[in-house]
Amino acid sequence: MDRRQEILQSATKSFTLFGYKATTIEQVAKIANVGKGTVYTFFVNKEELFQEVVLNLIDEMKRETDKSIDFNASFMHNAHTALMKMLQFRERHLLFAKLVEEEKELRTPAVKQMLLEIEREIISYISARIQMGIEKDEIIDCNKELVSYMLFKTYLAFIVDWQSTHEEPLKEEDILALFKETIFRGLAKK
Amino acid sequence: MDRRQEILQSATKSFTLFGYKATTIEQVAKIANVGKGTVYTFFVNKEELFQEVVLNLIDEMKRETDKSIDFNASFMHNAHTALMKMLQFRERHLLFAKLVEEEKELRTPAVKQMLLEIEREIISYISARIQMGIEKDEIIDCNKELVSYMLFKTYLAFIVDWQSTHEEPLKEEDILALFKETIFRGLAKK
DNA sequence: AGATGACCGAAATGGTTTTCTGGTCATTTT
DNA sequence: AAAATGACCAGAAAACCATTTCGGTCATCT
Repeated sequence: MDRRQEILQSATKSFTLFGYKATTIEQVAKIANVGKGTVYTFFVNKEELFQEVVLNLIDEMKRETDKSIDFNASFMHNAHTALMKMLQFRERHLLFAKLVEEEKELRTPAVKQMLLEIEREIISYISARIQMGIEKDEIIDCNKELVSYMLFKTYLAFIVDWQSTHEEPLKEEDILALFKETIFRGLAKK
Repeated sequence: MDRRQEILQSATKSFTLFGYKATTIEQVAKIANVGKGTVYTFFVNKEELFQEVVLNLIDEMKRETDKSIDFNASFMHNAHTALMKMLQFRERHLLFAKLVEEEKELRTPAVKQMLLEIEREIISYISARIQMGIEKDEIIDCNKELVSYMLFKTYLAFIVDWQSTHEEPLKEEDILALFKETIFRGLAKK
């Protein structure tokens, strides 16, 4: 495998395991079996390496989600499977969870910025799907900006916040059912 | 006014303005025009003074909300007015916003605990209202625990989080409309 | 020409001293 | 006598400084 890929992979591993700050370039280089300087021939600095790692993950999620969407099926059905997919991603989201935590306690600016980027990215993705639903006349003509924001925040609340007040994490089917019973049901036309 | 009230009022002002940690007992005493020792004849310690301040605010909110509820009107209508009331409380919620912030950056245990208390309190309040709606057969038989949690978190997201990514705060009517279009609409029976 | 690791300065860390503040209580005030 | 007070104390937080760590560079090596 080419060196760039090698480095990217090591970086992903390290960021996921230790977070942004606790990951050192030297560490990444060692895992990738290259010298420290080599990292800098492919990435201008730590921040951009980080960015690339995160962007890669987002892309993967988008691709996966897109793949699970059936453009002939109903909005409801697709929303269901997409959300399900997301939920099953939970472990993969470990990096995100790690970052959220790091941002909360270390206040690393690079992390905060990246987290905002992720938020923007995901919300715009959801927004586009909602737009399609509206155009297909399957859901009511709502403020898609706000609805996306709401879906995103609600999802996060259940995945991340819930644990901090409750012993055991929510079961996927419960989250799914709740979304269907409330927001999705409310959005459905008729 | 009696000294106890005086102190309570100064404390509220100070906590709201500066947060928990940055509020000193001496400061509170000075504003209330009493000696420091006097504070301790009415409240066992800083934490309990804080608790009383917060509990007062919650109580006030509950009373206000209850007052605005018409037990003969529909769930939808009441949910609307209650939410409206909450939104108009926004400035009063300054304390809560301040506390959320403080908890995020200072990790004050007393604050974290109080925040959880507030969450519990509010969610149980919402939960009770939903139960009523279910009993009156006005809304679907949902998981009231989860729905309350969702409503609470969504509300917070719009009131607190939104500002951090967007320039101007959301307009009350937009938030209201969104809740009606989505969650409330979804909950409504048929 | 591309890779490397010793090297540099800025930033983080840890340990020590100083300052601050919650809480007490002997004294004063009413 | 009962209530109020502020000087005082101990422990927590802040400020300070010495030392280490780590992102980034570049002269050297392959």
